[in-house]
Amino acid sequence: MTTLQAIRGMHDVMPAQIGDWQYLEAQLRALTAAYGYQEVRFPMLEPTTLFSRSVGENTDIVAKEMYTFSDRNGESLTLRPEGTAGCVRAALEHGILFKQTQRLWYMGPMFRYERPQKGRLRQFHQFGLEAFGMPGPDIDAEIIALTARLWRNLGLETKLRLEINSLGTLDTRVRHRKDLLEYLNVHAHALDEDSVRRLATNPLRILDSKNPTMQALIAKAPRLLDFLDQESNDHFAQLQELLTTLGIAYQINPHLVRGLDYYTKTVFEWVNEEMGAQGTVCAGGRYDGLITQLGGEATPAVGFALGLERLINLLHLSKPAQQSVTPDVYFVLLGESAVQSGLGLAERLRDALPTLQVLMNAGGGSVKSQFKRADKSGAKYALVLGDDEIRANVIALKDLRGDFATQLSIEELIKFFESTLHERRVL
RNA sequence: GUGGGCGUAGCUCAGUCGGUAGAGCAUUGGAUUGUGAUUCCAAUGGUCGUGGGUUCGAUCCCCAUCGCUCACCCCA
Repeated sequence: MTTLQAIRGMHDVMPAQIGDWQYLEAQLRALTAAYGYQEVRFPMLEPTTLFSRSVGENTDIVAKEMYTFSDRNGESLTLRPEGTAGCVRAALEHGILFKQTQRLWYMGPMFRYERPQKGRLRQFHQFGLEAFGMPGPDIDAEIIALTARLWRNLGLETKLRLEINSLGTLDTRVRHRKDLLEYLNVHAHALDEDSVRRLATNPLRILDSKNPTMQALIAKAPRLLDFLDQESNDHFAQLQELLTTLGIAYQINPHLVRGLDYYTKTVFEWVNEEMGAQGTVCAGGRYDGLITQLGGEATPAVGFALGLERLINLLHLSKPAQQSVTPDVYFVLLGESAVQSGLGLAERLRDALPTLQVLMNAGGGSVKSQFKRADKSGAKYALVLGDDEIRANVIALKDLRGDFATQLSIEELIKFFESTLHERRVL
C-alpha cells in the first residue's frame, strides 16, 4: 500500500461527524460550569516515569500499551495513556493543591497501543474531571450526580447502569490479596488458562471472570468488601446513603476493579449493554494515595474519565448524527464581472450581519452546477448575481426550501436577512 | 499478543465455475444559451489492497504481507 493513511487505530473526524463532537463538547462545558469546575490543559507528552509511577508498573497500560520513545536527548517520553497523572503533575507543579480544594476538568486525546476494535482505539478522546482536597463521600456523590445529570441532558438516562464498589485502603488490598491467593492456590486445579495467568499479574481480576465454569469457585472466594477497614466501610455506606437521597440508582458490584493501581475506596462505572465488548462509557474513583506517590503533600482526590467516542457511539444507538453547521445563504455568481463585484457584496453582508453565514461560490461552474452546490450546502437561500442584476443594481434572492423569489438592492437584502435572522433567534 | 470475517470506481456493492470488470449514488456536461432538490441522455473515473507462487493466462486458486473489522485480553 503506497498511499498515505492514518496510523492504525487513529481516526479522523470529518465534517459529517464534527457536529456530534461540537454538541458533546458544548454539553460538557455547560455541565462543568454548572458545578464550578475549571478547565486545565496539560501536555500530551510526559516523562515515562510519571505514568509508570502513578498508573502502576504491572498494569497492562504501562506494561504493554504505552507509546514510549526516546527524544533527542535520550530521555524516555510517553504519549499520555490517561489524564489523571498529567493533571496531578500539573496541579502539583503549579502549587494549587497545597491546603486547598480544586475542581478541575480536561478534555483531549489519549494514546494506548492496543488492538483496535469497536469502542477501542489507539488514539481516543477522554473527558476527565478531578476533585482535590476533599476526603469525604460528599464529593464522590457530587461527581456521580454530575455524570448522572450529563446522561439526563443527553437523553441517555435509561441507557446506562451505575455500578459501585469500594477498594478500601492499600492495606485492605494487601490483606485481601494474601487470603485470595491462598484460596486460589488451594483450588489451582480448577482455574482456567486466563486465571492462571492472572494469578501472577492481577488476582483480583479472576473474580471478574466471564467463564461459567469458574463461577462456583468465585462465589466462595474471599470478598474484598469483607476486608474493608472501619473508615472505608463508613465512607462506602455514606456514599450509598447520599446516592439514595439523590435518587440515583446503583448496583454494588463487588468484583468491580479498576485497571489502574492508584484507586482507593470508591470506584464506579457507568455501563451500557448494547455496545459490544467495550460497554464502559465512564469510570473513575477515589485515589487518596496518588499525590504523595508523586511527591506532593497527602491530598485526597477523586475523579473519573469518560470516553468520548464511546459516548458518541451510544448517542447513535438512539439518535442520528448531529448536523454540522449549514450556511444561511449560498451566493451564485455568473460571469467574470459577477465574481468581481460578488466578493465585495458578500463582504458587505458579513459586515452588516456578523452572524449571517454566507457561502460564496468559488471556482466557477454553470448555473446548474452552482445551484446544485447551493442545494447541497443546505443553505436556505440562494443569492444570484449576474450581468442582469449588475445592470439593475440588484441581487436576486431565491428561497431554496420554498417558492419565494425576488430581487433586492444590497440595502434591502441586509434588512431582509436582519428580520429572518431575528426570527431564527426567537425560534 | 491470540483467533474469526472482509479488502473490486470518491461512496455502497455486484461479478468473473481462471480469459485483465459492471450497477447505483456522487461529480461534470447536455435536454431547458441564467435557476437546484423529481425526470431523461452522455462523459469522467479501476495498476480488482500489496508482493510472490501455480498457470499459456490470475481480480478469481495457493502462500505471505499490510489494512479494516469483530471477539479474546484489557480498558474510556
